[in-house]
Amino acid sequence: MRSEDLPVIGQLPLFADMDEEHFADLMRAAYLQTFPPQVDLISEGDRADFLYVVVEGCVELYARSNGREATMSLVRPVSTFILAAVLKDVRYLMSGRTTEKSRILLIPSEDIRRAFRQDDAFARAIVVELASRYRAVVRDHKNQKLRTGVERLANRLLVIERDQGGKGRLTLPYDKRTLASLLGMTPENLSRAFNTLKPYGVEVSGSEIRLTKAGDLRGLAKPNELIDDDTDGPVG
Amino acid sequence: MRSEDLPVIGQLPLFADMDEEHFADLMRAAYLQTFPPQVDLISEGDRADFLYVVVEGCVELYARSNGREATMSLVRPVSTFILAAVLKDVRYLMSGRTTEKSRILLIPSEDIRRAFRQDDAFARAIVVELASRYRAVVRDHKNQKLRTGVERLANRLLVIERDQGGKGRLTLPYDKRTLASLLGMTPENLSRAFNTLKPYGVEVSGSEIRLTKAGDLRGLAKPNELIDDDTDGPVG
DNA sequence: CGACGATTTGAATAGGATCAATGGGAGTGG
DNA sequence: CCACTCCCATTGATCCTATTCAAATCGTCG
Repeated sequence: MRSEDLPVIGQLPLFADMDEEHFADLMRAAYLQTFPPQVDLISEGDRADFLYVVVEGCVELYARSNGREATMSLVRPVSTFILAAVLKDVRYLMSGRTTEKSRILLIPSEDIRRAFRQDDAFARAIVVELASRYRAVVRDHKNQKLRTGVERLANRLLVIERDQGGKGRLTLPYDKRTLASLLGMTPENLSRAFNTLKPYGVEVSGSEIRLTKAGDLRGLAKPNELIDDDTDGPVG
Repeated sequence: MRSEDLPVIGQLPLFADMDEEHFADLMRAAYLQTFPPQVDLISEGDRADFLYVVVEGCVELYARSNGREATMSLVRPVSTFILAAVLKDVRYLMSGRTTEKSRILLIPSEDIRRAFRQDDAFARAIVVELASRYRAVVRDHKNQKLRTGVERLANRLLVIERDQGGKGRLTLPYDKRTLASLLGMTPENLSRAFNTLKPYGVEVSGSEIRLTKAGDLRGLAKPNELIDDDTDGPVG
């Protein structure tokens, strides 16, 4: 673990209030590694040996059953994954792989659990992190069950555009294959969804997209802050 | 709050290790109420005023967007719901209503948050509860995305049969309308799914069901402990 | 240039949803 | 005890969304 990364990690809400000694213990036991794209990090059914933190890059969580496979979510910096399995000391429910070159922090689960027992501030920070993950999954679930593929794409485009400055154009932060699985559809379907959105002013060239009729698009998308807004800010 | 209920509540894992004084404070502020079926308890978007505990009966969590509505999960005794929103002091992401006559404990969220700050054992118990809820949602999500409606029904029947003693017969613990939404399908579709399962030895009469070819049914269902098994028991 | 992977397009199919209508069982009132 | 009613469950027909399989196209990189 390179020492220059320590401050970044230590500022994460999950660790920020920890006793320094306990944090140092955790970091001594941890590994920070860089992985190429498409590397399998964990596999569902394995026991939870490590807690993972995505420091840079992107990890896709997915699951299999029968012959089928489904993307569950994409994890972007800075965020943990499979925290629940680590705390309960049970098997992973999901598999995870990098979608791009990524820097990942691995912390042995036994150390996490010890810190959880010893450090009250850490235990409380874990609650906040878990609650956030939980709500993110619920949002995903709502997005998936209450919207069609076209609507999911429209809303996603609006969110990305807003994040990139609201200038009516945006650059997709992942390839279309990954975007498709994030949206819970096949690449073919994504392609068709883009065509469907053309009359709503969505102009695609590669990963550059312009939204020339944001109003129309918003009319179709019907954004909903209880699905799209990740902020969980104070009640307004 | 009737005193005879106190011991039951106090034995819940969530409260069992709390300081007695803190627990007493919580219970003084709480209400235990009985609701008829189909009563709306919470509505998505409302701020989280109470933590709810289903003591008896059943609560359906659902969500709306556009004109659509989707059941997110059914909560059965004894379990909390919307704990994450209460802890983060943000708006509910889901609405909830009773599906049958139910006894529900309501605890003001501010009291929950105070106990969370003051009582370390409670804070840790909350982590376990949250982690369990989280994994339950992930399981639901997998069930939904990796299986067809017929497969979901087949697996559910096998689980219920096992819970009721594995004697090749079972009694549905809810009406078919509720079962349908639990399985993420319409009542019409559930009806057809039962027909599809007839060749696999599923004999339905009302809410009494016999499984005469459990092997065949299991072959179709392909049960998966990472989806169907709620135990989260020790690894191994 | 040539090859390879990613994306797009097309055609056929499956899984569900929706709308409409019918059947059936439990409870109510006569 | 029987008719009536209401609600749930079932059945049928049709529509829509999305998946699958196949093939063409595009783009990039060696």
